[in-house]
Parts: sequence; C-alpha cells; structure tokens
Amino acid sequence: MEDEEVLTYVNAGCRQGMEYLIEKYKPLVRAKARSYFLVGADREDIVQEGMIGLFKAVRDYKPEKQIPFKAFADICITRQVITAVKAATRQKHIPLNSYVSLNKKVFDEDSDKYLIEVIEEASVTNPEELLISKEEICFIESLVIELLSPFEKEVLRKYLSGITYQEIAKQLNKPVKSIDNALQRLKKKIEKKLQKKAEEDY
DNA sequence: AAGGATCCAACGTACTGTTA
DNA sequence: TAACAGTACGTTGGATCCTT
Repeated sequence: MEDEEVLTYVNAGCRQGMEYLIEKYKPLVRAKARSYFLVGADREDIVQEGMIGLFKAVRDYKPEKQIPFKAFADICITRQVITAVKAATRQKHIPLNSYVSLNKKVFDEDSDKYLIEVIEEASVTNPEELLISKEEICFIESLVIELLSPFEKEVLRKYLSGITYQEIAKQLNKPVKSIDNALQRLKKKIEKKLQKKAEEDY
C-alpha cells in the first residue's frame, strides 16, 4: 500500500496505519537526528523532535497538492529538528548552518530543486532556515576534509547515511569498536573546531 | 536479562619536530 | 644524528543507558 493511501486511513482514525508510518519513517528520523550529533545536543531530544515533525507531517499532509508523502515528511521532520537544534544551541553561539549543511549531504537523493518546490508548496514559515549559503557548506566540508583521517571520513559518511554500527563495521571490515572510537574521535575534533570558530565569530 | 549504542579512558605504534 | 617529546591514529576494555 502506498503511503498516501495509508494516510487516508490514518486520518480516518486508524491507529495501525499510524504505527506503520512511524515504523517506516523511524530510520529517516534517526538519520536526521544523527546529522546533528555534532552540536552536542541531546540525541534523544532530537529524535523526539523528529518524531513530532513526522506527526505534523501526517496531520498536515494534503494529498491534493500532489506531493509524495515521503518528501513532505522529510521537510517537516527536518524543519522540526532544525528549530529544536536552533533553540538548543542559541546560547552556545554556534552557527546553525554548520549542521544543516551536513544534513543536506545525507539526503541529496532528493534534489535541491525538488526540496524548494516542496517547501513552497508546504508554505514553510521560515524557508530561509533551509537555505544554506555556498560558503557555509564549503566551510563544513573543508573542516571534514582537513580534520578527519580517511578512515574517519568513511565512518562518518556511512554513519550519516543511517546504517548501524554493525553494518558499518562489516562494510569496512573492522571491529565495531573501531567504528565507535572513530566516531568519538571525529566528533571531538569537529566540536572543538566549531567551538573555536564560534568564538572567533563573536 | 541480553544485546546494541554510546561514552570514556588508557594504551601501543608511527610519525614529526626539536635539541644537544 | 640519536634521543626525546608531542601528536595523531587506531585498538582495547569497561561502564552506562536504552531497547527488546
């Protein structure tokens, strides 16, 4: 059954349908949340926010707009998460855009143009939140390139795609522990660097 | 209770720059 | 150039928290 069809049942009060959608989109939410781990924000909170975004997507989805639910949900989840992260980091003086750009990289299977179309259709209140300048993308990318070892980069790339430690380990032919530690290390590195940049900016 | 995810700390090794 | 200190990288063991 297509998501769009399931949604009609959900809107009619079908709990099973809702559970089905939650299960189906959990990995997406988790992947989104992972993209923000650099901030040091509470991971669980971010996942929660993502789920709220998913609920909103279900609530607000308008089939007559002819947008695939997946794309719409993606936007809603992202928006919710960004808002939460922004609130959480406001006092830390860290530029939000640094995280968004990483997030973007993960989901580039939906092209930018498409995203923007969806944003307009969905009449997002703050579309500027989703627009990231080229320079900022460059900054975070250069950060990753210059700071991380090839192994760490590979781990990060896979991690952000949403797959499990086990799978990453298998794919890279390394113990799970190595994956874990690479993640710890690269996280520290990037945090440190971002912190430094934030201090310079203010 | 078991297993996975995550965090933390300590360790060995390799490389690099400095100094005598 | 040999000895040394510092740093980066990857590994390991163990603890905690969460989910199943």
